[in-house]
Amino acid sequence: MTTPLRLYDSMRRDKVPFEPLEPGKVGMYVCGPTPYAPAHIGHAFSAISFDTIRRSLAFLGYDVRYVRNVTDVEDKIIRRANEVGEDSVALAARFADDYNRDMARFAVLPPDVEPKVSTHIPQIVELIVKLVENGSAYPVDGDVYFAVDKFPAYGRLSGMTIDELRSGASDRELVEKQKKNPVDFALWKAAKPGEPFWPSPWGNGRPGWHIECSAMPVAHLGVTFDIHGGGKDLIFPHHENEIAQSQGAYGPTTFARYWMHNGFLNFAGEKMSKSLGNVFNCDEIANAVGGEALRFFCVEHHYRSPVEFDVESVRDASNEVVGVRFRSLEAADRRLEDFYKTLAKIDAFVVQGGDAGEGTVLAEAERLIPEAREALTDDFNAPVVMSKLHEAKTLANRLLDIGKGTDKQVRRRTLARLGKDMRIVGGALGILANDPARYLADRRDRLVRRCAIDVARVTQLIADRVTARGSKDFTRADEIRGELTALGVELHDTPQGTDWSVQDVG
RNA sequence: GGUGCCAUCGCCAAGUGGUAAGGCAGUGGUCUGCAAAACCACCAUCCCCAGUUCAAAUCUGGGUGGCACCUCCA
Repeated sequence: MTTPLRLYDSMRRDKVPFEPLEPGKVGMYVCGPTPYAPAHIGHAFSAISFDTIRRSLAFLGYDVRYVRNVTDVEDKIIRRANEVGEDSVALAARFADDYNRDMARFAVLPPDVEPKVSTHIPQIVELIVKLVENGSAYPVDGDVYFAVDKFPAYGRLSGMTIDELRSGASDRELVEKQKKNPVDFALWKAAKPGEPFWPSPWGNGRPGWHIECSAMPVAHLGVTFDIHGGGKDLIFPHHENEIAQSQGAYGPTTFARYWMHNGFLNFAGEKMSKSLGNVFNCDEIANAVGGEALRFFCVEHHYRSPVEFDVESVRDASNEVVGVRFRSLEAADRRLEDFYKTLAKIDAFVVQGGDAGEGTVLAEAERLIPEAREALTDDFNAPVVMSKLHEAKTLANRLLDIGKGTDKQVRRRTLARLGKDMRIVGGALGILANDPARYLADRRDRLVRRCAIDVARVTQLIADRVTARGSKDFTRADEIRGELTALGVELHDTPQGTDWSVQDVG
């Protein structure tokens, strides 16, 4: 049982009904990393976008086969490998492992298949042979180029004509003389000294960029498959070329049936660039605010929207940049904390009350899952799902606060239901899967570190205050609270005792 | 220069023809020894101009202001 859905298809430039090749099943290919350096936030943003789509499809009842490639044969990798004297495929494998480890911190699920270029050379060569044989491609001195003129539909995805592209290309004098047409692109590159190579009918060489993403989906999903995804920046030339290569070989109705592209992450103020020294690695972000905060931030936005990302440089007295603050992620983490606080309270309440048995729950609590389903069927509208989660959280807190007027068992069942359903819906977005106590403890540890809180001193002051309050010495108690406030610590008196948190006001 | 996208409350952000989701912040209140948390209440007519329509944030034209791609940058 799957729920019908509509999604925005970049090719048709409109939301269209999604009809998978096989009912109930989705074959999905997403362009993965070209690993030659640690993954940065942009990589994470893309991976999270499509992981959310994948999870949402599963939530809607689809059986998803998710293929995300690793492009491990590529110019930048080879250059980097030569710089450090390492085998390029090995270097890529190392960074690909790092990438997957980083993505796991953002709750990105491992793909079902993670094909690499280096292990798909025969399939790539086979595809190029087919293109040469049918006249779509031509070899020149050990290189092989795709003849764009032979593919009239070229430019359809990016909305450009071959002529427009040709003028753009010659303007910048990127004409490589052996090409018949400046917009033609390489399928196979003859081996150069210091580069990895594989044998081929055209001599030793290696695949060009693009061809792997035509060969590998076919190998793992078939000649025609449902969804192809990637960042907006990949529309041209990467995806345009993939279409030309694949349909040039297999025919006009083959390859991806739906094209999905996620919006880009933009940096307010300074752009992310290596020269400015402000590339933000996944590792750095996950350590600073926790991986789930970034995930939460991502799903608060629609996957197709461009997102502004605030990064604030921290400067010392001499105006030297000594660090960065991810304000928007810190704020997202605060919102996320509210969910875990509520979940913690629900869990405690449910455990304490025992099994409330089967029976009715408040109607309001039954809405969350259907509403989430409805939102996700409309082009994966995660922000609307988030609004429903907020409403569920408020309902739960209301029930926790005032139980009066509600049947005791119904109240308990409703809260249990909310705790369960919030996690199910959160699962569709890749959030709320952690143990609340664990999350809350981790978060406090992060803040303690960021604000350099002396925990031993805090504990001592709180103990002193407990004593003061015990003897109704409220003046002294408030005095101590004043001291703690000055340290950046906030107190929470509860029937179970006094807890504390770090004042997180930016 | 070419192509495409966007402009919604102080901030973030949904909403593609039927009369503005949600969050943060703010204000008032409940609770509390006082607080904090939580809860309750309040809090926008959608960049500008012109048009289409019974009806537009949503469609068309123009303007202004942002952004992206055309450079193997996710």
